[in-house]
Amino acid sequence: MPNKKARTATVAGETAANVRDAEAARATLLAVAAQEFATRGFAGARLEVIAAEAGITRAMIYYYFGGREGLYVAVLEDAYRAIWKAEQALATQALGPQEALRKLVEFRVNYYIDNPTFVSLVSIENQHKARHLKRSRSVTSSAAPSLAHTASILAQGQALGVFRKDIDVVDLYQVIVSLGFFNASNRYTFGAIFGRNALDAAPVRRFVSDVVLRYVAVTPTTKGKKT
Amino acid sequence: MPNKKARTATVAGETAANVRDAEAARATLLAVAAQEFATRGFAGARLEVIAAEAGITRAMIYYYFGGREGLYVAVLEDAYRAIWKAEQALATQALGPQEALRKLVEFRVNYYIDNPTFVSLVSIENQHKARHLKRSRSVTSSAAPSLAHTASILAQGQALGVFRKDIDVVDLYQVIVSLGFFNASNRYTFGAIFGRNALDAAPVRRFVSDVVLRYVAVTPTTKGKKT
DNA sequence: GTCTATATATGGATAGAC
DNA sequence: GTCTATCCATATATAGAC
Repeated sequence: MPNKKARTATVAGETAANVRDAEAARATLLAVAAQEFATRGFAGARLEVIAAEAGITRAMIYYYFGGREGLYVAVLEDAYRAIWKAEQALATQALGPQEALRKLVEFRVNYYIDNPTFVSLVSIENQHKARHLKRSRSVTSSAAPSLAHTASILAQGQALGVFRKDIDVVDLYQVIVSLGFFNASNRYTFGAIFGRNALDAAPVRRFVSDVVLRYVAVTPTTKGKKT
Repeated sequence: MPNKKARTATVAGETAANVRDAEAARATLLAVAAQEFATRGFAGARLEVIAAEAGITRAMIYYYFGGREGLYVAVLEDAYRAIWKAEQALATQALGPQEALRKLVEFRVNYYIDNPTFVSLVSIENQHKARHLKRSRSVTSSAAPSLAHTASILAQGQALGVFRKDIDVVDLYQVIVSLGFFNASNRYTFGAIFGRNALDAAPVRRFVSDVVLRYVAVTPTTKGKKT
């Protein structure tokens, strides 16, 4: 797949180096495509540009992914895989429920700020009513561990009597994602209107954690207080 | 401006009917354009389609708005004007701070659900880093009353001792908008992954109000409890 | 498997008639 | 002020050479 190496390797005959090359080339193509789709949208992305920056020709995109749509779906799947994989690293830490929840919130706030391409791809996919995402078994089936992570923190806090019992885990998940995602996704319009810099992460982490911890707390936490 | 009425009226000679016609035609064009831009994006919108649905020709868009960009900016300005105007209707009600805040939250949750065109336009504008919005004095200068509304509720609650003193009004504003906006803007991907229907507004209004009221409360409110 | 070349389509912007 | 007609640029998708 990469530049001009005339190989005749069949699937059965692939060497380790071949596989590495093919995977690296695929990764490069996906990274370039993610960037281009995120910047110009699904229809606006130029296959020409993607191919050129990945060091291949347009025809290869058709050959490997069948065209624009196949490439775009692969990019989306990759993007979700990445955030969930990053989140799973948090799950191994042994912390009390409040601290675990705070870490989770901070992870989300940071991830969206640090990965504008992911944020744009998700926004774009919503403009297409998640038409492509719905067709991807890979994405819709692999969200479970992410939700389970939040659920386990919630359950732990409830068992210890520090979190309310009447919290729905999907509500909580939505609250965390909403606050984190919006801060990054709408930073330009919100910033233009209210003169805020969403990339200044520390104050955002602070008030978002505050909101979430107070939402679940049985009694008001004093952790988030500024005074 | 509307269909095939050969008029020779100058600006000075405009009759009331002329003005009404011109305004109605402009409103039609803006409504059609808003829909098309929201659906297909800034670059993806076809001027051809907009013109046809508004009952005019492409050339007229150039004549009146100078082209795609001028039309798009007018659409954006109109969209913000509309939400702020709708919000101002709330400001006249005489309520206690908790009830006023709840009404404000519910208004926002409902508005984003009921106005998907607005939500899409804002999302699209963020994908363009608010390039057009920044140039529009009309929008950036008219946000003040909206923020003032939230500020006055906050101040009232603080004066009565029911809201915390250490709440930043822009933080509060951002929390409300984040929760409401995301619910509508990301309903497709979130719904596809977690099987939620964001358009079922009642439960969303409930937990979002709960989150916001607990955020500002000096003591935990029991209003939001389900048990 | 990868490239070059091309057939084909689309739509933006504007000139000019009325 | 409004329409018709046209020029022109851009990109997709694929056929065919190597």
